[in-house]
Amino acid sequence: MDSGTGAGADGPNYVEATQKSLTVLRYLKEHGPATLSEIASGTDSAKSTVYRHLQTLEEAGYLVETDDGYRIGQLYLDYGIEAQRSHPLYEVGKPKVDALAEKVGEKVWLVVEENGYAVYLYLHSGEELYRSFTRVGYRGHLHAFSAGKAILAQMSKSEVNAIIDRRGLPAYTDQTITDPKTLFAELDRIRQQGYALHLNEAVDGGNAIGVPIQHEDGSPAGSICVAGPAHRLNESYLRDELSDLLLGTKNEIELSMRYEA
Amino acid sequence: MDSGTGAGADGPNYVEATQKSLTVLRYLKEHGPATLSEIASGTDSAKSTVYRHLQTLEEAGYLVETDDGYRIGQLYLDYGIEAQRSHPLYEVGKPKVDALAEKVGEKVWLVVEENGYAVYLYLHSGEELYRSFTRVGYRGHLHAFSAGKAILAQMSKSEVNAIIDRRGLPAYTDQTITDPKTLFAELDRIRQQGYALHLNEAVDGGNAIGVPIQHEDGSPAGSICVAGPAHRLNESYLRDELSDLLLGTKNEIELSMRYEA
DNA sequence: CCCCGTTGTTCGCGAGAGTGAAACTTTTGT
DNA sequence: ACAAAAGTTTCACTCTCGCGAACAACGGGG
Repeated sequence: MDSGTGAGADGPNYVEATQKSLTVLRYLKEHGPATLSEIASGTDSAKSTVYRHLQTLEEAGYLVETDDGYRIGQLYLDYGIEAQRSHPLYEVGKPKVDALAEKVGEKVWLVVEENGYAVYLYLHSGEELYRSFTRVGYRGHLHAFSAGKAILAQMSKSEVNAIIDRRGLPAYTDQTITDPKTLFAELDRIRQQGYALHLNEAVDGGNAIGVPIQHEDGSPAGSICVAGPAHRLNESYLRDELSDLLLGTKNEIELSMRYEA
Repeated sequence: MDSGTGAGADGPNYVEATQKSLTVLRYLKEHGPATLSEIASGTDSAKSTVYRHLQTLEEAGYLVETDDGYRIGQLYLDYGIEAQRSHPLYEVGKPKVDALAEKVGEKVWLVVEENGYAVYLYLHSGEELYRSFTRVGYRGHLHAFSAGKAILAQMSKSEVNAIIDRRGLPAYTDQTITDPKTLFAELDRIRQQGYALHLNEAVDGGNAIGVPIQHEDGSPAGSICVAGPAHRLNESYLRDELSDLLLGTKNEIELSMRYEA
């Protein structure tokens, strides 16, 4: 799912020992529980080296040793929920997202940009059961989903280019935009109509609509997004009905950001 | 809230650079957004040192630079939700906890032990609004709450002593057991009656009841816990009504663990 | 019951990475 | 426009980190 840069950037401005520890943690997150030997061969490091990293990380709570090897620790959940709750958009956006989800009865997402990725910060499920492949905390490329494109549309061309350089434009499905020129045209369209659509691009065949949330100066704060199965969220329903509701919620959130802070 | 060991254990088996990175991250989690200079003075390190750690951690997604300084990144949420969902008890315990919460209309928790702490893995809120100071991902000492005591009660004396040595017995309120002897007597009582009570010990003046969940071999897998305001969850209601319901759920979960794995 | 293959832990050494002080640059506030 | 503070880069020294090898602890099979 990642571009596969491996261990991370090097140079004199990075701490390699830390990078090695984080590589171990990422290996465990992606592969599930693993033994010392597995991790050592999976990360191309000496057993003794991995051993010391594991000791350090366990002592700090970042991982746990169980019957079937080492696993990611619930300390991440502690830090993660803290990060979620203390995000500037969360407190302001959550009640509005909840209200919108109750009204439309579909999944509504609150999405922000971080490290060049779209991060799904919060979800209200609404009534309908709809199994999306996304979940809270999910990180994906900005260009591949409506919520991310809504965020990109608020950025300057150079900012978008910086993100393309950093994260690339990988294809999630055969509908994904993988060409910068096409992407910029799409972002123009989004700016004009005020919302981003996502039709059959997702791996699960669902549709979605995303609307940007902006700071007072026009810089992107995030986006809200309604997602669901294509048969219920067809294009005309998205364009004619949902877009107005989302734009209303967008305005409410932007007002709250200004006067409740 | 922590015993305050600071940076972590040292010795030849630990990676100090990693510990320094994790110290920076913990500082940010506990103090909220902070600038380079603040972090440097707050962690007793040179600015240039902290600088390189921050670069490394940001590049890896563990933190983000914003207007008001560096903050914990939502990558923690990604890893944390993953850790939660993939925990052995989560998949099995969640549906049963949900069912119990619907029935009793109170908050029901799923709690596990990790690194010598009680970790609140999952919550179903039930109907009633009750603002507990706990939240998903919270880590606290095992001896200070009913859920944790229910877990301790399933451990051998030496295991309990090991945890006392590691984490101590700090007082959360004036009702907290801070003496090993008293604690072991309490654990005996819990083993006899099958559940742990928590009356007015918590900082928020709430009551709670915790019931252990055990593996087939008797070792502790975690516990379930109902918590709420003391006026609704008085002692006789906990003992006479809730305890049976909880013990029923406990059995369901233990059965699922055996035959659905 | 012992042997052997594997996994986990300890040891010792050399390279080079991490550290902090200080110089330098940029930003902020007045 | 200036001063003060924050952030970034440079540099030399030291000690950590990483590796390989040796050692110990299992565990399964003959």
